[in-house]
Amino acid sequence: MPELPEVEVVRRGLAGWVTGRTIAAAEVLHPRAVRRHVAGAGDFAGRLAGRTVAAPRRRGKYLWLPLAEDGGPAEAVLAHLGMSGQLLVGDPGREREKHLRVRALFDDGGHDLRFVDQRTFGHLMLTEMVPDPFGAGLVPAPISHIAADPLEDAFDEEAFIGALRRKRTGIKRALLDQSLISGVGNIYADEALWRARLHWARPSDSLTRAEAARVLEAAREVMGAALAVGGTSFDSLYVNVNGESGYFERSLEAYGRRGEPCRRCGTPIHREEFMNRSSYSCPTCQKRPRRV
DNA sequence: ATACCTCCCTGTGTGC
DNA sequence: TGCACACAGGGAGGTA
Repeated sequence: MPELPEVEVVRRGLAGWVTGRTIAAAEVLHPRAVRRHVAGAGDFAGRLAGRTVAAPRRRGKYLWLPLAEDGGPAEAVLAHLGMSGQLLVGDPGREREKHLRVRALFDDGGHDLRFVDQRTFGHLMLTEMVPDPFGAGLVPAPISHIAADPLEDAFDEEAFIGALRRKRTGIKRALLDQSLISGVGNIYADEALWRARLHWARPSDSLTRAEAARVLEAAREVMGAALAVGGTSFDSLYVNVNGESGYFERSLEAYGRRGEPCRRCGTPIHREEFMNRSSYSCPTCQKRPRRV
């Protein structure tokens, strides 16, 4: 499942293939893939034709391709991969993937760009850019409300720690709240909490400053480590732009390890249901708080 | 306002 | 063998 490291791997992969190239035509094969583009699939495809793509950018789990100025307002193609979205580049003549949703052809006749998405939680849209509330130039309007992610310069560590400790919720819910910190999903939330030795239900307003800083640092470290090896391909639905899996699954300490021994203390890892999904933790290293 | 719940999707794996 | 169902989960949108 693509979270920050996986999306960053895709961004880097795309950069070498699409930057500076001009889209000749775009084709929407499944309208759900552009459901958030309110003007519709025809408008989306039509307005992409003839536009030149600048270097891909990312914030949290969102990726966007800025489009070169065409006299109108600054625009970008915004992408969210959801659970199973893939952005792939390759020979335009190759076979169509079963879950191909959107395809862009370039005017040089070279590699095309495809959006493939089995579970259709991902989406693409063409959107205007607005000034970044965190001062990093322009960002796509629909994501101007999300926080910076912990791997970008615009991330304000002190502001995050303060907001986290003021919030009245559980630490994991806070880590997954994209308006507080972006880019962290279920896998890296569990991994960061394991590293910081904190239980997911720990009230965020009970965290000491040191604990809050510790879980943030853990999130940074684990996402950085995952990025360095191409991300986590837990269920093989995440691949880079060339269709290759990442290698971080073997380094996961908590996520998906139900019943397997904690590599710190040997206690079997617990799986609990939380927010209609799974939370994995070590019952010895990560003590459940008394009040929940 | 904040906190938290439901719903949208489809392929895979498991149990009967 | 085939069917039913649990499971994976980000974020929009709703309720209290």
